[in-house]
Amino acid sequence: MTDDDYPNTRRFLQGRSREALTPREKAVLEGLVVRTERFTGPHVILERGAVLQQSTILIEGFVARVIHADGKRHIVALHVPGDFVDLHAFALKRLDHDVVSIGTVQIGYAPHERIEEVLRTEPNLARMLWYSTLLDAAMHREWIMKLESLSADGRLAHLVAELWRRLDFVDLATSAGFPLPLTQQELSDACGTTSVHMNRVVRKLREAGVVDISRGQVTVLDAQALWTLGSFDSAYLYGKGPLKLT
Amino acid sequence: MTDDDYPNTRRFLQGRSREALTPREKAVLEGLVVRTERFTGPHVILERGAVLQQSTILIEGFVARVIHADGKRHIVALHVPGDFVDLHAFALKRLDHDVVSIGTVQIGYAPHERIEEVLRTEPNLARMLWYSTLLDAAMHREWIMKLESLSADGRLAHLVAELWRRLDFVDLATSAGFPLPLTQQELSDACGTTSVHMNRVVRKLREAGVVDISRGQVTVLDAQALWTLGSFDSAYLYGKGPLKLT
DNA sequence: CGATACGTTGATCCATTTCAAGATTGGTGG
DNA sequence: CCACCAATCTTGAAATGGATCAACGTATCG
Repeated sequence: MTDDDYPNTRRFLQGRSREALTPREKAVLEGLVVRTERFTGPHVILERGAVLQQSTILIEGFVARVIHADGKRHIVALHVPGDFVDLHAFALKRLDHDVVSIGTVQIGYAPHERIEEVLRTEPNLARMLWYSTLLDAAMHREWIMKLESLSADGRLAHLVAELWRRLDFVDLATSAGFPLPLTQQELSDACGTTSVHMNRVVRKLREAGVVDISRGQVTVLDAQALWTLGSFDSAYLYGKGPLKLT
Repeated sequence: MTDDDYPNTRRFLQGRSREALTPREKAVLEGLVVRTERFTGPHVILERGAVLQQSTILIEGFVARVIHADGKRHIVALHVPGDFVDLHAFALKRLDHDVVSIGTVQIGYAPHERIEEVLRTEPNLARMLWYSTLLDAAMHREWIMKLESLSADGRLAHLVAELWRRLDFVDLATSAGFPLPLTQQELSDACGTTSVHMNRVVRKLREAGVVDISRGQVTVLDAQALWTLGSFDSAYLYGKGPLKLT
């Protein structure tokens, strides 16, 4: 039984608590996904206020959670493969934000009736689903901290450091860096700056030899400097073990 | 059977989904709390990294969740009576932030073994516990939005508007305002500004006739102006019905 | 090959920080 | 009851990070 047997959910909590799942539980989890879909380019997958009958797991690519205020887009969370994007919609029913694809994505749909079933019959798995929403909240808190305390350089460094580590969990990063199809506009939406200023910050970090972000690719030039600049301590990601980074 | 029969938990999800609980479930919930405790003044109730055997519900007063970075305090969440402060510690085990009392507080402790029991035997209540952590996450997202998009005036207005509504849910606010024992330093820690600037912003909002914050009391002078300034739309609080505000 | 999105640059303006000092308040012990 | 202390609040002046406005360069793609 290898990971390939769980094509849609094999990255769920990978590097976190996935090891605590039995093969049977992994199979049940995989069985949650009844249908997958692909999107390319910026595409609103789910709209704020929508009442959902299913939740969405990200299989490939990146999606953002977006809140609109006074005509501006604000990215309040980013998701990497393996993340349940809107599991909270199961309990909250209404979405309080949009879900937007970034680049090419593949997502899977898990009908709420099946989740319901799992909650009833699979206490261990149910715990994991809850756990994954709590990890989201922990990341939210870290974003709040970073927005309250860091300048634009630090915010970008923190964002890159976080994504690097999260992608490392799911084997999508190397010690060199990782692919990231975010525009500078989107980076600025996630850091609370203007895109003009973000452009200067991106250049500054490149010229300072910290990190190079260009052509959809992040190249980490100096990991230590990146972490320092972003006040990054990965404890809040609740990962097991050190960076893998091949 | 009145609310007085649940002295420690009667405000849990009050104004949100509490009505969906049966009297029996309310009694089970109340039974989670084995011990209560009081603290006065700024006091660190729980420390980051602590491994907890119990979770904490706030019965009276205010507590803040605090993350320290480069020597500064950052408030990443505020809690009002009825909130489970660290239910996430049940699943995450380690706390990723401190929990600090503000003014005089009373808290109740719910041992994890009892929560475990509830998860096993009370599916409806279990759903509510999860739900309450999802509400926390929704508030986190709104804070991220406010920090990304609003200037200091707006951030303070948003904070006040949110607390006003949350305290209204639990019958601790009136149309005039509510008690709030936060210092300007703490207000600034929650809005990501310096205390010096917060002082000027507090005065500005008072002189503009929007809201008066002084001597531990918030007096709302112009609710509409407050909501506009803070881009406040309470949908993310998932409340039932309109403001009660007597 | 023109359209359209994305990235880059410069100049100006303003919100906020920083540093520094003083005023007010509440609480405590003599 | 007063004197004193520490925390909190207040104010001013100078420095700055980032926003804003406006233009131009450069990919990319039907």
